[in-house]
Amino acid sequence: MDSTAPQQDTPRTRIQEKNRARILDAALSVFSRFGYRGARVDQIAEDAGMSKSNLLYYFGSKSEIYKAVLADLLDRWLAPLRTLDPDGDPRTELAAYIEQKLRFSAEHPEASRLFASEVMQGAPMIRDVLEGPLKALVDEKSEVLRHWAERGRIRPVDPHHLIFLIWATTQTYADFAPQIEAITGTGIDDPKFRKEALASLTDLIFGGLLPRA
Amino acid sequence: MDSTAPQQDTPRTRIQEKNRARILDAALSVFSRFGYRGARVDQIAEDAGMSKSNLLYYFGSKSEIYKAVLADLLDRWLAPLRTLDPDGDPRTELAAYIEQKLRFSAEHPEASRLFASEVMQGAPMIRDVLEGPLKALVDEKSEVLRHWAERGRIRPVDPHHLIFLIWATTQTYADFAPQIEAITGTGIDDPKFRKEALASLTDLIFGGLLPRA
DNA sequence: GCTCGATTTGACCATTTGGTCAGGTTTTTC
DNA sequence: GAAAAACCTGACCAAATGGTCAAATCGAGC
Repeated sequence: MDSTAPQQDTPRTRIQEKNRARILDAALSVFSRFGYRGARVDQIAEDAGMSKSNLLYYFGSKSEIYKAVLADLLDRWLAPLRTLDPDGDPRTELAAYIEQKLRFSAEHPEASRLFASEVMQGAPMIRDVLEGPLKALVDEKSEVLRHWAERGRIRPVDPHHLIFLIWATTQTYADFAPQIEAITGTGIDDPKFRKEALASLTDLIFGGLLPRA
Repeated sequence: MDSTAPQQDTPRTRIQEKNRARILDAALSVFSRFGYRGARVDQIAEDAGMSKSNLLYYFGSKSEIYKAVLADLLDRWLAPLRTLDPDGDPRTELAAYIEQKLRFSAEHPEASRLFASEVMQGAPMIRDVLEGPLKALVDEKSEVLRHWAERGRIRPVDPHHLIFLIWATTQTYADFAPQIEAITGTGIDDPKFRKEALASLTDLIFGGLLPRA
């Protein structure tokens, strides 16, 4: 077999498994901080604790690392929406969705930022995923929301904009962390703050701002 | 006087004025797409229609251009919040604020993205602005919101999280434009879509999701 | 139309960057 | 325990990048 590079998606050996994981971790950290173009292969290698040459033995090029990291990412970013159950209670289901998205921001802020960075740069690498699987999933769940609205179980809001609002508000705690920390003195990594954020968010989304008559 | 570089903040001649403006425009475009590290001085120069040497005659270094662009930006990003009037009607005031922020996203998407990019990278250049003037302004306006809540004019929500929600939801239409376009087929630059977004957003923020009893 | 500073250019430079390669070392397999 | 495969390294390279500089050109005021 070609001894110069194990360019497979599935690791074959224990060392491959360990090192590919180390590289992907480091790459997520670096890409999320500097974007694709701003990231340096050297730095990823250093973060991963190996030589650049060795890194390039596992992933043949910078863009290959990037693609691998993004692929990992997309699944996890999308997953929570899949769990929205049409037969469940709207309030329970949506609260769970918000909670999951906020947890993602808290536990994987770097992934959140890398996703944001990729999209902000025009989503050159994941455009097809956005237009394909993501759109399909959103369309499907929009139907659920519309259905709930028809039955009077939620107010008749535009499903797309509701979804965008949930995405934006949950993601902001990861993506704009420095801004939020500058203002509040703490952030989403603080369990207390996270709890308050979740409570405020769900309260606002469900109850709105205006007093109930 | 030093004839090699006009490193002043205020342009002295008409040519300086025109060229500095052209450079800042181009820099905003390039920095917003690639972040600070990913941006290339060559590319800014090309976008501005001049040689790299000439660009560096006006701004001595890459970071100097970046700082100038950011300074321009911050004012405009902050301005809308300043207009929130404690003596006005909460609903009118907040609707106006939301409208202004959404307009900013629609009319200056590149500025929105550059701000996001800077904050996402840890806000290295504007941290002091966030912790100083921005925090002060937010604290001041949070008091207004709290005051309104005490009088029962809005529901008692956490002011910080309310502000974050407005920032996040309005900014998402600029920052995540490719994602939104992939799903809806259109975007915030389309006046019709913008109107719908504004209507949905204000409706959701004021009225919430749950049916009024 | 001359003069002097403002503007512009292109050649040039040191450093950084993504990537290659030949060969050495370790691990696995038989 | 040897052969083969997998793993790792350091030297190296071409291209790109941020920035300098001397000299050429332009343009406003006299």
